[in-house]
Amino acid sequence: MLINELSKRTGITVHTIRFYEKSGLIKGKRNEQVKSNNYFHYDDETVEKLELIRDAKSIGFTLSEIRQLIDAWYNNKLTVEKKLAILDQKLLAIDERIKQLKGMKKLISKFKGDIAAEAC
Amino acid sequence: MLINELSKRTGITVHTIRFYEKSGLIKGKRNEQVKSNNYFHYDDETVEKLELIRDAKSIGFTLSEIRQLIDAWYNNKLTVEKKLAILDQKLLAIDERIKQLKGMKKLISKFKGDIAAEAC
DNA sequence: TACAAGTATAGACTATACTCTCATGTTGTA
DNA sequence: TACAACATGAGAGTATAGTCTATACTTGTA
Repeated sequence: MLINELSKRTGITVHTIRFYEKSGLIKGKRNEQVKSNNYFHYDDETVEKLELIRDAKSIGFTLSEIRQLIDAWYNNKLTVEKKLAILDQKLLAIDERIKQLKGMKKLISKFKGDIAAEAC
Repeated sequence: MLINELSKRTGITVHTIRFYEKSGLIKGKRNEQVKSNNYFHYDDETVEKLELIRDAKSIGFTLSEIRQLIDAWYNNKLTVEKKLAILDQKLLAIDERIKQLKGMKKLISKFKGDIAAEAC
C-alpha cells in the first residue's frame, strides 16, 4: 500500500509517517521495476509497527525506546538472547512505572483526605 | 532559604528552578525590608512543590498537568469541591495509564513467548 | 578590601516529536 | 487531455522542557 492508505489504516498522518520513516522506525520499499516514480510501498508489518509506536508512545515510551522494541520484534540481525534481554528490560521499566503511578495514587488519595478534613 | 539551598535540598538545578519560577509553578518571596538586593526567598512548601514536580514528572505528567495538581494542593482560591474534582481526575488518568502499561506488559510477554517458540 | 561565590534578568541554544509549507513530479478519472 | 488527488524531498516552524551564556550586581570570607 502507499502512504495514504497506511495513514488511513493507522490514523497517523502522512507527515508523521514520513517523520517516522526519516527517523528509521519504519521502512517502505521501492518497486525497482517502476521507473516513472519513486513511491514507497508499505506492508502489513508496517501497520503493526505503527500501531506499536502509537501504543508505546501513549504509555510514555520515547521514540528511541520504541526503536529498541521494534528491533527486538522485527530485526533478524539480533540474536534471540538479545531480543529477550531488551524485552525483559522493557518489562522491568514498565513495572517500575506502575510502581511509581501507584505511589502517586496513594499520595493524591492522602491529600484528598487532608483537603476534606480541612474543610470540616 | 535562597535558590542555591533550595537547589541542594531538592537536587534540581538553579537553572531549572528559575525556569519553574518563570513558568509559575513556584513563587519565591522578596524581602521588602532589604533594599540592597532583590533575592528570592523560598520556604519549605516550595521544597514540597519541587518534590511533587519531580515525582509527577517521572510518571509522565506534563508541567501543565502538574500546575493543576499544585493548584489543587496549595491554591486557596479554589473551592474544596474543585480541588477534589481535579484530584479525582488525576486519579482516573493514573488508573488509565496503569491499565495501558499492563496491556503493554501482556503484549511484550506474548512476543517473548513467540520469539522463544520461533527459536526452537 | 580583594575576590570567589552567589543572585538576577534576558536571551540564545538544545533535544524531542512532530507539523506544515513549498516546489515539483505522477497517477487516475471525467 | 485537463485536473484533482497523491507522491516526493527539503526545509521552516511549533510546543515542551529544559540548559547554558552573558552581563551586572551583592555578599561573605581570607
